[in-house]
Amino acid sequence: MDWSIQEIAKLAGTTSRTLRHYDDIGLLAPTRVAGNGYRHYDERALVRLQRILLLRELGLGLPAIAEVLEGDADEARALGAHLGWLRQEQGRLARQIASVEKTITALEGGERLMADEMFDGFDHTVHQAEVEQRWGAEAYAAGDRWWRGLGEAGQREWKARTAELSRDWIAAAGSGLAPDGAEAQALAKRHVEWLTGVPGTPAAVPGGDVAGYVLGLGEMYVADPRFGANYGGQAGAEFVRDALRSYAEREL
Amino acid sequence: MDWSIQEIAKLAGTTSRTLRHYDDIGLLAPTRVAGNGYRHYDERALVRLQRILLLRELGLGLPAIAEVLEGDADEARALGAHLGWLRQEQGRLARQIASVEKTITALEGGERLMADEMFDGFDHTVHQAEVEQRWGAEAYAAGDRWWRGLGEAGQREWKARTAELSRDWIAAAGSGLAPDGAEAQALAKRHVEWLTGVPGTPAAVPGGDVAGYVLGLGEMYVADPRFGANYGGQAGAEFVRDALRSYAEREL
DNA sequence: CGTAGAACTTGACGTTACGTCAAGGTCAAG
DNA sequence: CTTGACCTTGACGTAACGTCAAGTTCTACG
Repeated sequence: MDWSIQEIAKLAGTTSRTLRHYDDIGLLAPTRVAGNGYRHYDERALVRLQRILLLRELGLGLPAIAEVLEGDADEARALGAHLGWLRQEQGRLARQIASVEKTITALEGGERLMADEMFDGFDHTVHQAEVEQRWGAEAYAAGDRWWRGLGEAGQREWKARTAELSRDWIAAAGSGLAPDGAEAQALAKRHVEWLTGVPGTPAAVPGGDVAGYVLGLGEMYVADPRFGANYGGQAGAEFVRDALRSYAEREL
Repeated sequence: MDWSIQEIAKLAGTTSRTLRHYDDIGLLAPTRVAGNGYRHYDERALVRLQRILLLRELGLGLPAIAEVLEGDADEARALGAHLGWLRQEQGRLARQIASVEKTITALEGGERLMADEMFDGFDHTVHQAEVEQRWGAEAYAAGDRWWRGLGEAGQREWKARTAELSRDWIAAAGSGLAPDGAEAQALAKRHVEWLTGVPGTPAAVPGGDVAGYVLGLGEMYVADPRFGANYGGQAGAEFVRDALRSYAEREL
């Protein structure tokens, strides 16, 4: 009913500094300020805070969030406008990626590719520097150790499992099944279980945001051509995405 | 041989403030500082500045650019690492987009869609707020005026032309043609010419960066499922992208 | 009751790459 | 000498807090 700043921060999964900031900018004032200056919050404040954090996770700016919460702006309209900016950003990134790829290709004919074993089920047509940047150098090293630790037989098994999953996805996508049908959903389940074996993914971390991760993973398979290539081209990636989305919404 | 700060700024297409900033952080010192404090640059400085701006357009940070220019870092490695971060960002965006779409769908069953005519060849399964955010409200209005100005017959013609282009792309992608073959390249040429008719694109603006835009446009067709849908699904989008890339590199 | 440690407070700087005034010197032309 | 055009340094603002720093208050313990 009456929480201190740290208590409500933990309840909502944020920090006390953030709460002070929201107080400063007038986004969320404490319910009550005691004589000693300590901030206190009640459950109404908690609800408001949770809405703020939800919208923030969607990428909205604090001023936009304030407008929505004050009723000055329609939530759906604000999100729709935000969606436009998100897609615009994605386009800008796609443009930069194309240019950077072109530049790298021009600089060197594609040397220094990743170590020839794949590290987590992708292909090896990628630069090691890129991998290290993407997952961090220690993550790469950890994944490398994990991979080596599997041993010869384990690596064969892992590759087989990965390839099998990939084959089954391609087959399912090609046979006109519904992404939310039983067979595709079984595949999605297998996919998520497979992810649990990949170090560094939220699915491998207890308490990780599996649903959100899986939800976005499908979008990434569609967005990044190299991922989609493992699922029978972009057409297959679309199928995988739809199946994963359906699965995530139902089961996770 | 010896330019003032404004002169070199115009030559390189940037501002004097930027040059002062690069001087401040030690990225690009003027060749000579006159007794009155005025900065002067020679052609070696111009070359360095142009390399800086090139790398900056690829999205590298100024510290990373400095390392590359000082020879402390391999350019290809730096770009490869940067590519990893770019893809990571794209994934994050894809995740957010998925979440925002889900939230909007949950909020309202998909009402307030865009006006039923399409404004630039896409479909109308998109919110108006999104369009306005993406291209700006005036751009939307301008496009709207342009569209209305076409008149009944003009709109029919435009739609036919758009649909024809789309059909031809789908047919070409489906018939196993090579993206860099003559037929696909002819399509790419038509595509770029078609873009010239769309207000707001660099292709419609004299002096716009057509090559870069077209290069990235293909990536966007692949990245954004709704674009790809106009080209026979993501598989078709891949083909369009490859054809456009080939065309842009050869002709633009 | 004194005190250590935990929790709280209000500043204030750092982060990215400059844009944008502000206040004031310098230079060429008339 | 005056009027602009061009130059200088200095400093604030940007998004959303993280991270000290210095000082105050609460709680538990001997």
